[in-house]
Amino acid sequence: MCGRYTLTTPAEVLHDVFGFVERPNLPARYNIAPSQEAPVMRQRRQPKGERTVQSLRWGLIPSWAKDARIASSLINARAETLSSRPAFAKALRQRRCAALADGFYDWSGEGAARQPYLVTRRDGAPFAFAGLWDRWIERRDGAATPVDTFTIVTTAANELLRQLHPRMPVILTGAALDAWLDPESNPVRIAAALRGAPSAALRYVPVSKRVNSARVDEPELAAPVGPETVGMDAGASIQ
DNA sequence: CCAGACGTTGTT
DNA sequence: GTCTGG
DNA sequence: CCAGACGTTGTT
DNA sequence: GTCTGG
Repeated sequence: MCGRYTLTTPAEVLHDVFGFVERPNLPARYNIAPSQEAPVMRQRRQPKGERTVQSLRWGLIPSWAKDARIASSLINARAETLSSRPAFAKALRQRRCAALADGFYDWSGEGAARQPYLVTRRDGAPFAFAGLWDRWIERRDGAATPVDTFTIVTTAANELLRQLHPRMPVILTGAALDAWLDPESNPVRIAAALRGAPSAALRYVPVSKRVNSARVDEPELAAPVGPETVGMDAGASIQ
């Protein structure tokens, strides 16, 4: 699945790759955790159809939620059931987004042996997770504040990542990303985008357990550790 | 009809 | 055990 | 995802 | 808001 991820690629590179209109200041992030804000792309309707990037809170709070507590259980959304889940169906039609990323963490094993791994593309290029967003109105002390939140779509893990975990985030690039973000896309094109992720190769390396604490965010988290840092690159593809 | 839920992952 | 915070 | 808290009354 | 259970 996807419960932590990285975004360390310089903002100017992300701007060139994904073509959003802003020139955001994006400090390198090595441990983006649920409940934190992270940069997410959305696309406006025609005629301009501009692609934008803003920081949203990770953990979906549907518009009808009475309070924010549901967010912690809606950090992921299963691709297989999006259209039939009340929390996701309308967002699937009207509020698709994509979270900027260049790596994500998976944990494998039990108890003391539980080990975190960092998954990246072999070519190091950034990518985007398929996501859904919603706007919730927080009412406190008589004030009403809009809060935009997002969730990351997951699917069955590919051959490589099944060694670690049965689920993985949906990674979108190129035409699949364009189709996912296009507000004019019909349900057929949307479904095709989720299946049509490109075959870019991934790799994973074991990393420090310091990543376990969501308060830690430092370059060391992305560095390989331990004796077995080679031989884990099986060349399997995304999805 | 109304009331009440609405989600994911893994089982540490 | 279960929920909240990061 | 993991880590850490988890409660009340009443105020030294 | 929308769906499920009763």
